[in-house]
Amino acid sequence: MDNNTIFIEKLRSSGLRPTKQRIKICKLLFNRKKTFHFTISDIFKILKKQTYEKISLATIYNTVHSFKEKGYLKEISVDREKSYFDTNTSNHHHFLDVNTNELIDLKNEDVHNIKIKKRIPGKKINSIEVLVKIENSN
Amino acid sequence: MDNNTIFIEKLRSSGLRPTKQRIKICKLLFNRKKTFHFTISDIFKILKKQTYEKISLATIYNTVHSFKEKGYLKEISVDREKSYFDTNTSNHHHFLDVNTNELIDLKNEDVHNIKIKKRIPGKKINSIEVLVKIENSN
DNA sequence: CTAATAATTTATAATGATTCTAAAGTAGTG
DNA sequence: CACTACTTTAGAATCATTATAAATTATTAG
Ligand SMILES: [Mn+2]
Ligand SMILES: [Mn+2]
Ligand SMILES: [Zn+2]
Ligand SMILES: [Zn+2]
Repeated sequence: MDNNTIFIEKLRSSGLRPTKQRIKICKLLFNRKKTFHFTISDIFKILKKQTYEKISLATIYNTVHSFKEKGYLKEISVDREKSYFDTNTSNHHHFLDVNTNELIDLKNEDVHNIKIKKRIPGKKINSIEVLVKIENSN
Repeated sequence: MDNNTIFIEKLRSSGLRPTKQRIKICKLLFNRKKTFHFTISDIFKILKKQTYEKISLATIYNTVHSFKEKGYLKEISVDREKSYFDTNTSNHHHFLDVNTNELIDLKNEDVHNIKIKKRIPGKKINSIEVLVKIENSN
């Protein structure tokens, strides 16, 4: 209820009309304490279960992409066959569980002291991303 | 000439028949001093220029994938829309030049001391990959 | 060497994720 | 309410990759 107002404001202030589809997607993505890592198909499936009214796949693509453009989501490339989006838009690192294909955030404090010694002339460093692949340990 | 013999041996010892297509692709990929980072479409274009006899796209897919399975190539996921392969199959890090989309190897010495403090119970670390995005610095 | 067999290559079709299209619906404005 | 611009939608188009199945080639046995 009150959340809706916040999302409506957020959308309006980004130049996006607060449609019911966008608000529903906002709730799904941003009403969370923890970072949410998801694929388009995750969202589609979740929304299909909460049947009220179906949101078309095209709208989910459109919405997720416009949220990304507005800076509310970040796209993560860890696997060719899955495009992940991330509600944590800061520069941060990840565990990737290769058994479950799940992404887990690493806080910056969790990753010690990355120093890149090499430099390429005429180029500057834009970002540093660490991906730690993990698997069942038994 | 002599290289051919080496590739023929390598292929045979992996249970792959040394066809002329595979040998030609071996030469293109592995007759190099430096690591080669490439896409399927790079290979297809290069081979098309060296016209002798055309190699079909399906064969390039088949060959690159079997070389990957045999451990002669590694696939790198840095960008959804491009699948890179890497002739350096060791665990190593990369610069990604966002202006040219080029991958550049970082030696392990080039990346200082990565320590991951967090652990996930029941999981062990499989690999750690650092991707350093760089761009023109003017 | 030749014939038989199994692997490989190839053109082409199928697939599937994403993007495009254009018509119908909706939100904002006055 | 009436107008306009934006949005949603179903379905089509696209494009990289994978599958298919017929023709070719490499290997093996004789
Ligand atoms: Mn994969
Ligand atoms: Mn990209
Ligand atoms: Zn994250
Ligand atoms: Zn490399």
